[in-house]
Amino acid sequence: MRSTPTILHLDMDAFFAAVEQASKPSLRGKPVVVGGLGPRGVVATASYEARVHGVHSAMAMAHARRLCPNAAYLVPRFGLYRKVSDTVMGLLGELSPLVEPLSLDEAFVDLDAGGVEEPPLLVAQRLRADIKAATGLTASVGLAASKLLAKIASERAKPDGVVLVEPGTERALLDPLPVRTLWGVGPATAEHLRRAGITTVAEVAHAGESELVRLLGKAHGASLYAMAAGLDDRPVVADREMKSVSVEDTFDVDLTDRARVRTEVARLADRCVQRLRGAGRSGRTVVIKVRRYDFSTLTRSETLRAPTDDPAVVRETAARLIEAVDTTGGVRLLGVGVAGLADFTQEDLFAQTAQEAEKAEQLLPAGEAAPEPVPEPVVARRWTPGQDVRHSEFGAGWVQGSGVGRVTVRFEEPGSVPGRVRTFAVEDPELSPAEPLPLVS
DNA sequence: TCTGGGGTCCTAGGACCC
DNA sequence: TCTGGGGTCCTAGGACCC
Repeated sequence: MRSTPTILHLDMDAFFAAVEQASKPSLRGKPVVVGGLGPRGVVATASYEARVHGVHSAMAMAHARRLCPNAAYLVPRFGLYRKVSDTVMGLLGELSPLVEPLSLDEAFVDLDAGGVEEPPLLVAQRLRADIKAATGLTASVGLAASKLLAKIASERAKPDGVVLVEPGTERALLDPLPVRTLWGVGPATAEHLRRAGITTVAEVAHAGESELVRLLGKAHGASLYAMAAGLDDRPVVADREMKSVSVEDTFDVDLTDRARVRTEVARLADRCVQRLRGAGRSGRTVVIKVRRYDFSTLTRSETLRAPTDDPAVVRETAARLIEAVDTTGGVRLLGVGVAGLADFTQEDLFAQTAQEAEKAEQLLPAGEAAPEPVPEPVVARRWTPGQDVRHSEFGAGWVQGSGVGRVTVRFEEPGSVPGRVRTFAVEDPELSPAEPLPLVS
């Protein structure tokens, strides 16, 4: 472990909700909850104003509505979040070539690798100011000599702050923390440890490595002990390779019709391949996932002889796999993934072509064309809460709510004062979907 | 009105090979 | 025809993270 606090962990504050508040002036200072709005939705992010009422990530949306009925409930706009994230990651890239994103709103930076001469605290404060200027959003930063401590520090810095862990103070910081603070300790491991009488980081360190390995297994036990002992020299790794691609859907109502299950699997396979191809990758292992009515979940997989990015191959493999799964009682979720990713090389292409020819002979009567992509169902034009729109007379706004043939729009934009609300017929031709406006002009 | 969606890593057993 | 030992690949499941 290094002797200076040059690992930086950045965490945007309540990211999705903060982006929504930045783009919708009327929501600033108000509770905002972003997540799935269907009957089985969960909270992705709650603004601090909503957290006061007990709303938090991963909570059932229905529960959140009971706790905080007056919040604005919005559907995520990932395209916009990705744009803002790119801006933030770009600023991190100016500090060092070693930037390791963990998600859209979180990243590690190795300041040592950037040759930054200034004190880390100064760097962090300037970074936060730059992020604020470029995006209008606040971020919290942790600085420490290891990834674990830097992440703990940024958590303590929230919201809108910086915490630097002085070298030499690591033990005093770690010792009293609950085991759940440690990376890799979730509900199951915490319960396991609790039964062994271990609830704090100090107790983990005191238990010793062999005891932890006995309790939790080789890899988990050893890494947990190392972290608790303050031994964390994991490097900041930029450009991690993607290892799998998957898509899944939870249905508002459990699927009971076998034919419907088949068409959904085909649709998911197509979506998965689209993403795979978008990333310029191919893969050898096709995986399907089924969550049943009782939440029991299973996966089935098949490894092909060569990597593929052919929609027909993935669709047929997934179809074969789902045939072997009993779905009586109802299906809550279906998923299709491709793992064992490879870059597409010339060699792979030859192997794949041969395999496809073989498959095609097996599965298709001679002369029959390959199947068409499964079409997405035609959905009536529907307005979703939070969606950006433009009205030919009133300009830019966003959908506040919709129902019984009406849609309510608030007309405001990132730089404006809080706007007024107007209601239209759902089919009003003056109203059209629009692209999100930049948060900072 | 319980429990999303996209990932990573680890374990364990069986097949298969030497 | 008393049974070995190790390595790798594949499959399935589970814990965890954001």
